[in-house]
Formats: sequence, structure tokens, C-alpha cells
Amino acid sequence: MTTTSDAHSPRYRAVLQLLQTADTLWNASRVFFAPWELSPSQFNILNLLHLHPDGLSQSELSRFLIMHRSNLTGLVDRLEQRRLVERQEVTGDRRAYRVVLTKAGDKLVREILPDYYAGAEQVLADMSERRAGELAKDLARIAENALRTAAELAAARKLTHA
Amino acid sequence: MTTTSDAHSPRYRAVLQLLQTADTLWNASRVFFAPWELSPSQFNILNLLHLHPDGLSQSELSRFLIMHRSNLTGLVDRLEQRRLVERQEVTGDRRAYRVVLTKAGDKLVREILPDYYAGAEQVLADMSERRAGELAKDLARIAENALRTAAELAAARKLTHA
DNA sequence: AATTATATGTTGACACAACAACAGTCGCAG
DNA sequence: CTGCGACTGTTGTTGTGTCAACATATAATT
Repeated sequence: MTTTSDAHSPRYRAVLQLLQTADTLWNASRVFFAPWELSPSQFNILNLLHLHPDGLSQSELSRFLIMHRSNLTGLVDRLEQRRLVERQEVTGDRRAYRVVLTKAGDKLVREILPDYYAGAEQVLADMSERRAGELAKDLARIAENALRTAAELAAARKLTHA
Repeated sequence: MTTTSDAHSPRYRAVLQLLQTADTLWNASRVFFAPWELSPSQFNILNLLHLHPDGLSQSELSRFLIMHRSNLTGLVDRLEQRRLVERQEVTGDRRAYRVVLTKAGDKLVREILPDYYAGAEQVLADMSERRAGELAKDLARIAENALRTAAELAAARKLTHA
């Protein structure tokens, strides 16, 4: 994270800057959501459910949000306590729930979303749409590389350790 | 976070992708550090102390790492228990400590660093140094914008709320 | 049909992060 | 030198995240 100003290769610097920028962005979003007493993670869930009116299972949510299943339990618990979200039973599968937005939850999301998009745009305002597209593509490739590298690492370790 | 594939403006997509990529990168680094039983945060502290052989106060650490003072207590505690780090008293100021790497800590960092740099390079391997530099600059500008936007937001709210 | 394998959500243990409130220390204006 | 303000590290609370282990339920094999 180290406020990036060391004598290092451009690529290393870029990785640090990437982590640092994302952190700043995340904290800015925390400030943004504060008036509604939502954490960024909570909003992400609401936003995701808004795009899936039929609801999602907690496992699906965990895959979308790239976090462990177990984490969803508490997250959904808290949203359910505030009546922003509901757990509906799934006919035909007694293991899973369907997590769905309540009326209040839907209203809240629709109230926040315009400002949210506007905020996101504003942060990239001084960048052309074209360049933003390229940036997104570069970032996606970096994520792929990171995933692959981590997987290779884990595999190599399993071998030498077995 | 939403695995980015929605119909949205390039700028919005780029912001989501940025957060998602950083998350993936962070998790990859967690895998990377696992053999040494270090969390990314713990490594960041060791790495920072490696660059400052005279040590840093916990407040300085919190500023470098952009996190709250209070979190450093536990983080340094755990590193100290493992004898990777030491709290030295500061002559002339009985409030502050100087957090310093122990011999073992220094050895550990020097053992990890080469692989760490290599890993960072590898993730950006398919990108020219030039492009990596541009990427870093773009990201830095985005971070600035995010900081400014959040500050403006907070200020505006203080006004309307007072 | 019985066994085995997979999938789902929960729990408990731990680490990490934000924040407020606190105690002790330092510096300085008066 | 007193008293006020600022700074340092700690504590406690809450929320978020990881992981392993579990119970239940569904799917696949044989």
C-alpha cells in the first residue's frame, strides 16, 4: 500500500498504485453511503439484487461478490433485520433461500443509484470514454493474470509439499 | 464489485473493474504470503520497516498504510509476539514507540522480497513498461479525484445539515 | 435402491478495519 | 508554572472477511 514513491520498476509501481487507488475509492464510497447507513458491501448486495428481481441464493451472491459463503449469512442477516431484504424459501430445494429485495429495499436502491452512477462518472470525468474502456480492459487482464498466477503458485506448492 | 458485464457507461464499468481487480490482486497476495503465515497487511508493515531501518512510530505507520492508529496496536502486537518486530522506547517522548524490525524480521523480509517483486512483475508481464507507467499515472489521478469528490461531499453535507 | 459425492447455509475461531472514548504525555501561551 | 490544546497509543464495539467443520439436503454412481 505504501504511498507509492519508491525507486522501482514501473510495473511494480503500477501494482501498488492499483491497490492504493482501489482502497481510496472504496473509502470514498464508504463516505458516499454513510447517510443511508449502508456499508459498501451492503450496497453491493442491494444493487445486485436490484438487477435480479427474482432474487439470488446466498451462494450465487457469494460468487458474484467474490467472497466466502459464510460471510453472506451475517451480511444478509443485517439487511434482513432492516427489512431491506427477505429470505424466501425455494420450492423444490430445502437447502437454499432466495434473497429478494423488499419494497423498501427496492425504493432505497432506486433512490441511491442515480447519485451513485454520477459519482462514479465524476471520478473518471477527466478521462475520455475511449480511454476508460481501455483502462477497464487492461484491468481485466491484470485480474486474469493474478488469478492464474495464484493458481499456479498453489499448484506448485501442493506438488513440492506432497 | 458485480462481475462487470452489465450494460453501462465505460467509466462506470472501469470503476467496478478497478475495484474487482484490486480485490483479486489482494487475494492473490494472500495466497502468496500464506507459506510464511503473513497477512498482506502484516507484510506491508514489515516491508515499510525494511525501508526505514531506524523504525517508525505507530502513528507514522498508520499514515503510510492509510489506516486508523488503533489498528496498528493489534497488528504490531501480533508481529511482536512472533519476534519479527520490536517496540523500542523513544528517549524524550514517553508516549511514542519506535517500531523496528528484529534480525529475524529483516531476514524474513529479505527472503520474501525478490519473489514478491517477481510476482508483481509477472502480473503485468504482458504490458509494456511504458504502458504500465501510464496506467499508474491514470490510477493516481483517479485516486486524487476520489479523494476530492469525497471531501466535497462531506463538506456539502455539513452545510445542509447545520 | 443404497452409497457416495456435491451443494447450501450456519457456526465458531480468528484477523482486520473503522470509529469513539480514554489516559498519559508533550508544548506552548499566558 | 499553570492550564489548554494537540498528539500517542490503548480499549471496546461493530462490521467485514477468511477458513474449517458441521448438518442437511440434493445429485450422481454403481
